[in-house]
Amino acid sequence: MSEKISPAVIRRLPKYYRYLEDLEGKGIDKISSSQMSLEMGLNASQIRRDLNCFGGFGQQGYGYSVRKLKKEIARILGLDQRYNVIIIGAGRIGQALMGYKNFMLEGFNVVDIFDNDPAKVGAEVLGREVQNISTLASYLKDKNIDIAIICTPKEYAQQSADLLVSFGIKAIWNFAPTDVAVRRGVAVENVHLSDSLYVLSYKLKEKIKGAGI
Amino acid sequence: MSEKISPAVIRRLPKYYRYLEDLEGKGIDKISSSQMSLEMGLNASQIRRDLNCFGGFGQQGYGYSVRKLKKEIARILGLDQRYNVIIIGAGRIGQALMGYKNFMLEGFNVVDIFDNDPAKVGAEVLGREVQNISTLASYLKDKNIDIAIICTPKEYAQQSADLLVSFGIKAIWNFAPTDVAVRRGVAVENVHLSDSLYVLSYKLKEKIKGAGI
DNA sequence: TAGATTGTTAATCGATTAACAATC
DNA sequence: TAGATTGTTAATCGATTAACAATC
Repeated sequence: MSEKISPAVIRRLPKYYRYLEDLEGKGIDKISSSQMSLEMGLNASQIRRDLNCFGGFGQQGYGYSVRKLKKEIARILGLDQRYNVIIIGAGRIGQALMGYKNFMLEGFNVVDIFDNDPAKVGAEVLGREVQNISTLASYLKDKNIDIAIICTPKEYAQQSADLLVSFGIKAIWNFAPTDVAVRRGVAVENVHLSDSLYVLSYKLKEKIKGAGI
Repeated sequence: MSEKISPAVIRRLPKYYRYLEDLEGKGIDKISSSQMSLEMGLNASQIRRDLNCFGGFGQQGYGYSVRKLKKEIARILGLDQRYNVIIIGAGRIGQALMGYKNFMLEGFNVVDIFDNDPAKVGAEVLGREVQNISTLASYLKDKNIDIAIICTPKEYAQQSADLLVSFGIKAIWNFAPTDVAVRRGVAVENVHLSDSLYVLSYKLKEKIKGAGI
């Protein structure tokens, strides 16, 4: 349905979702945009506008039902489904993500981890045997995998992506410190850790400079 | 300097930096905004505008010197310095970051890792003994630490941040799946992994929907 | 000089915020 | 009903893109 939601709004949805989860955890079942504004540090107008992108489920004079709102956002983000996930690259990051319980809880089920390094293939990572990347084609034919996480060194990132896409993967979560190009119709989301660290470094410099004045 | 650089520009700088590193690796020493535009998928006007924020070091009729440009961006991001880093939380993510070689290479030197879990304190992580969080105050008085990485469960994130800030830490890289509040004068950069995964989930849904039409 | 490419101004686009009428 | 709060339109702000004059 509907009006084409802007990327800026989409990026805020997880934040709303986290906040609503917290409220639910505290047993709060009603919330107003002004209260959200206070606690989340967003403008109340913006919040109302954001939440209205998917058809108003607030109630004038009352506010929003926490339960309803959270459920709705989950639906929009696709969190009402379960996803099977594989990890490409059994290095530190790959292994850490393999064991990241939160994802499991949220419906992202990491089923297998792959590597091309003979030293790693066959080893156990959290009770799962590292698979040989060369078996990926037949593996993906058999199993129903929704999302692949690329945790390879940057040199292998693009070829991993190409491989995955050629075998029908439609969503890539890329942790390699480089961008990967894919054809339209494939979703990519980058987590460029060092980019984020660089921005922190910049901010730190600015803070220090600011303090000096 | 200067004119107050916009956040949107800052977020693009690491991407320029990565691209210029690649060029340098290939031995290319001259680049034009139109070529960058082609290869990076950004608008050429935007690139020229971005790079001009810090005082033009392009050359009309010629382009930009890769070496000079990269060096300049590094300086702006603060990558011409070295930083001492500690990690709070010796779980999977903390341990993975501890071993992330790239950071070291870029001047971010992870010196110690802390935890509050007696089962973890004293254990070895990559040749470093996990420190007790209760020793943090005296530790920070002795050592010169620039950046702290929060890798705790979300319940501990805010109190960790409070602790760090009260002991003088000026930059926090937050991996906990929650926002932390700090006073002005402290830089925070969030890596909300699940937020990113949720956005991927959304994009995937959109792609599938798009394909259906 | 002629050709190329930057630096910069002006135009466009999109996102945020303010204001208020609709309505529970 | 009166008070509160949403939904929505209008105003503002910021970011992107186009265009072109400056200049190497």
